[in-house]
Amino acid sequence: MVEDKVLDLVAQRLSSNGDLNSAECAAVLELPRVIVSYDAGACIVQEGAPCMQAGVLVEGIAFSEIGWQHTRRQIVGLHLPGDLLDLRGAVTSASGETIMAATDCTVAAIPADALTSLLHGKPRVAHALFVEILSEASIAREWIMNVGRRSARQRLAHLCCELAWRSREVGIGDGQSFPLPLTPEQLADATGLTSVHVNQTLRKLEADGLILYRDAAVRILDEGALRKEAEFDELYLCPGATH
Amino acid sequence: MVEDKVLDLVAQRLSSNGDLNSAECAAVLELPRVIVSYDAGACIVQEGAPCMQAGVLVEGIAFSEIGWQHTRRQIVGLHLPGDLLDLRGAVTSASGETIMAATDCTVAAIPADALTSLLHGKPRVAHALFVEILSEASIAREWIMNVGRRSARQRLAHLCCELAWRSREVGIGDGQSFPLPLTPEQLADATGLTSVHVNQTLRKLEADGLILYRDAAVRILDEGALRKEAEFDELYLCPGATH
DNA sequence: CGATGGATTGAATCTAATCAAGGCGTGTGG
DNA sequence: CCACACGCCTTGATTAGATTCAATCCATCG
Repeated sequence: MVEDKVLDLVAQRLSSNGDLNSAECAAVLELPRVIVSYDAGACIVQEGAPCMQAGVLVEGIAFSEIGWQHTRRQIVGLHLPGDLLDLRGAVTSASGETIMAATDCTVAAIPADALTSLLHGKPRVAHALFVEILSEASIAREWIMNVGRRSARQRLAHLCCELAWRSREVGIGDGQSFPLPLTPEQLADATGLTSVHVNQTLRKLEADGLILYRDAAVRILDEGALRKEAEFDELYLCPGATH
Repeated sequence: MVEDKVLDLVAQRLSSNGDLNSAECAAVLELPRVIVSYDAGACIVQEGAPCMQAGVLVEGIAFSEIGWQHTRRQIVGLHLPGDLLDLRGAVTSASGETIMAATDCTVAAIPADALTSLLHGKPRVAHALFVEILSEASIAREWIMNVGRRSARQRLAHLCCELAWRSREVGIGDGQSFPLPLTPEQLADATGLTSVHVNQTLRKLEADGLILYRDAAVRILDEGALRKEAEFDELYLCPGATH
């Protein structure tokens, strides 16, 4: 990844959130940052740890989890390239979630004060960032719905639909396939199930010809049927859209 | 409620989020607004509807829900006095959740453009608002954990702990009691259970001497035991705190 | 006073968790 | 280079918790 390009995806995202002009885009692209690489399985942010920076996921896939004394954990979000990591850490000086690298990741770390002065100097960038956070919150609400009111089969189907959509948005995969580099246990922690049941359910989704799950990637075979099963409606992923 | 006092709680909240000076507080207090009353059961905000304003809950208790074609719904958040309602609606012109009044409510509606110009003119207020949204997001993540990884008993215990804490924060109830004006069915929709099971579980919590649930209010009898059962840790409710 | 709808309680069913065993891949050491 | 051990994925069988079904109670309202 060329050094100059690392913030392209965020700038693009914020720009589509808030319709930024070129000066505002430039301000985002010129944010000071430090590029950091993480191996798959590494911890990018530790829950509760003091923190003076925000991160931008440049390459790779990561996830956020919260836990209860290492005995139980819940994955509360997945991050694709272009996503902001741990804004809470930058804004409140302490992160509220642990962020782990699911694959090898490269992250652009942005000092909190640089972010703060950008927000103070460029209110429309702040507005775009608002939209970004609200978008994440919207996804979180849909996840509550997912684990609270859907069957195992629907939960996994919905997760597939969401990731297919988001992957397309950032240009990952070929449209019908997307990477899903999570172990069965991590999928279980994301959907509120057990790894055993995740396995059995994915097998059934395969047997029914809806998806193909191989080599840490999913190929969607019958998107219409999958969306219908999952009760998937992408509106929650498009906060900027005026419907 | 005296007209001048309606925004006191928000100003106080934002001030504690971002340490605002008196000019910034005043700017919040002087926001233009229209006071609107809603009967219990009324719809304050409709999911997907166009929307050009934010709301501040002044009195009463409300909740947010998302649904799937009226066949299934999930309550994704509870709102107490001082909470902001539907910021997403104000920022993106379309709300992503339905907000219903659980009791009679009075809401201060604030025009989106007034909010926007406040944010542009007073960056530290914008910062405080960031913290507020991130706090809501933190609660949402904890709710994912609740419905995804805890037993029925724990879910209800955790909800009680959260509401007891938040009620104290805004000066509702007497410290050990707080209003819980939700029907069994609504409690079920908030915890990802059925009304039948909610009833049976609440009875057991009562039989075990942890809580007393009468007349749309909960009295906590053994807070230590309840917190332990619920795995409750209030840190997620205190985003501003530096731990 | 009877009718209606939600709350409550108990019993049966089912989904998902837990328990248990086997397979596969990886990495290590002989 | 092969053998073995280890851990995790995978699959099947049993158990437990939550749902669904069904009946009754209670409050509200006409």
